[in-house]
Amino acid sequence: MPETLKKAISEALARASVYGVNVSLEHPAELKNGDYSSGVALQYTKQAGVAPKMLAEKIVAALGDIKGIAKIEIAGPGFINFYLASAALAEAVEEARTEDMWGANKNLARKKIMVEYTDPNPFKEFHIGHLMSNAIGESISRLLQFSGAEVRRANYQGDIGPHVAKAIWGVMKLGVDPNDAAQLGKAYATGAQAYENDIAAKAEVDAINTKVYDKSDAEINAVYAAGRKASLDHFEELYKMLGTKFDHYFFESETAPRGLKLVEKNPGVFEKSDGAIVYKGEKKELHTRVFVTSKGLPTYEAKDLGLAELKAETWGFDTSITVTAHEQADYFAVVKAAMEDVLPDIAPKIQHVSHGMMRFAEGKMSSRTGNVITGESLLVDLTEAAKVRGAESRAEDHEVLAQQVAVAAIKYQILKQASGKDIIFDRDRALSLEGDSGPYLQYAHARACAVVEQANLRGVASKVGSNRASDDLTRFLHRFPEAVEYASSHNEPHLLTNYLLEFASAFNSWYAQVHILDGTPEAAHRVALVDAVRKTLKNGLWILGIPAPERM
RNA sequence: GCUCCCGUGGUGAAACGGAUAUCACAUCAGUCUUCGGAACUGACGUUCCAGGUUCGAAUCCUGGCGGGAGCACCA
Repeated sequence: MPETLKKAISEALARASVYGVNVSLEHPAELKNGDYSSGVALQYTKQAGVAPKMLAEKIVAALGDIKGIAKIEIAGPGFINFYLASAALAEAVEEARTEDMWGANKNLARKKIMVEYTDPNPFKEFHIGHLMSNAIGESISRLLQFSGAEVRRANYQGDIGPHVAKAIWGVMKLGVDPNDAAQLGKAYATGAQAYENDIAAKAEVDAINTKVYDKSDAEINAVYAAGRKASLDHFEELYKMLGTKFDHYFFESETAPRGLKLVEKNPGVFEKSDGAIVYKGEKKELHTRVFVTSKGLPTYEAKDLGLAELKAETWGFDTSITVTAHEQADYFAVVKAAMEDVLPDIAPKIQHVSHGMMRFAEGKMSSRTGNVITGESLLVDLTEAAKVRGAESRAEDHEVLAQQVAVAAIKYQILKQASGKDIIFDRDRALSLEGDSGPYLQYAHARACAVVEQANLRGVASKVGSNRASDDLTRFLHRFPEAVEYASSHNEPHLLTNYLLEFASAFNSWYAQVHILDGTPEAAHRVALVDAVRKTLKNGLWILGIPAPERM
């Protein structure tokens, strides 16, 4: 429909002697202003040489009748508003009910896209930044899939480097069990603190770091292997809870030697400086960064070059998107500049999506147990809160439901705002299960499921009434595929989140006003609409990576 | 100091240069629940400042003010 309208408007403008226009067409913010609206009469008033309203009238006269459009109106300063015919809206309801991929498009058909996200570090806590990267990366992956792309999910984990040495030092000092993931975080904290305050400890940690790279010490190798496995196994449980399944795992222990080689092979690109090997970003209006330390070890920068090469060898992608925190944006620009010189074939395919940081409202930095909030403690706290709330629910398994609600609550907080902005984390707000929240969307979905189930039990037929489908809820539903397309083209899940909240709200309002199963012939049409709402919420929640339980 | 990002009701956010700036939380006032109240209805209340571009600016440009991030061997 949007393309048909644009073409018709463009032809109508040509009759008013305005050529080669880029026709703007949008959904008006308010439904009373139509299903589609165009501001061309305002934009091209100069070229046409007539006042906006006059031009709008000329255009409307030239448009004539358009199939599927019931009414065309000129409103405000000269907007042309289009109202869809009931039959056209009924088609959307029918499609929503019958198509599994309702809302999908083919804009990225045959494109291969790798999305790298989450990226936690073994031996360290799974913190809130990882939760953010996971929520955003997973949702972007699903948006791309709904646009027809072939997507592979990648996770890049720092299993080598100074943080690992600090944790190993801590394990050996405290004598804790490296097989216990919960102990490793403590060991890391101990090591990191000693590294700052104790010169002897710093030297020991540095020595361990070198030995982890060259694998020369049997005891260190053993602690390393045990800790690495314990961490990774533990992360796997979290991914499962969050609904992510990775296709590829990359490790810094693999990318380090590759990165080192790439730097050594390109002496013309990099320079020696104070014993280190650096890339002078200034030649591309960036800054200088160290790629290989004076001890001969590759930094994160060199490893990222190795990662790009390894990814490209693993799968021939068209685009590789990395989701990381905003604080790494400048860093990433330098790495990409170096990559253009070292790996010119791969560099143009590498994209970076940066998200804001999680910041804390004052005095609310502690979890229920009094420790610093991690991604994991947040999930645990929210699950507890949801258990209290869901104790009387209709769900078959309260434990599972509590976890699904918790995941919805936290992911929603992250995905409801533009990803470039910081999130002010307020624990009370995140714990809230009402209003502008993930559970609100889940509830609307569960409610729609219940109505459809009731209709089946009572033997009420479900049939789309093509002549009475012009209510606001149906018109909102009709916008779903375009909301998906819009969010996908911007790599911005929050654009879809906003749509879903408004849509769920419209459904709840409608539900409060209308008696659906009232025994009249109208009921069949209403059941069909509820079924379409159910599917829209289900698909929308899936794209956000939020579970959609049928009962709660 | 230099570079980048951001300033929208009391709070957290939305608005692809367009219509009366939208939504939620909080506050206040209601619905008393036959199909699910994790819900619904109403009230209150907002674009940092000064210029500029435009028929039209929260949005684009310039200059302030305020906040955040980055800037050499960490990731």
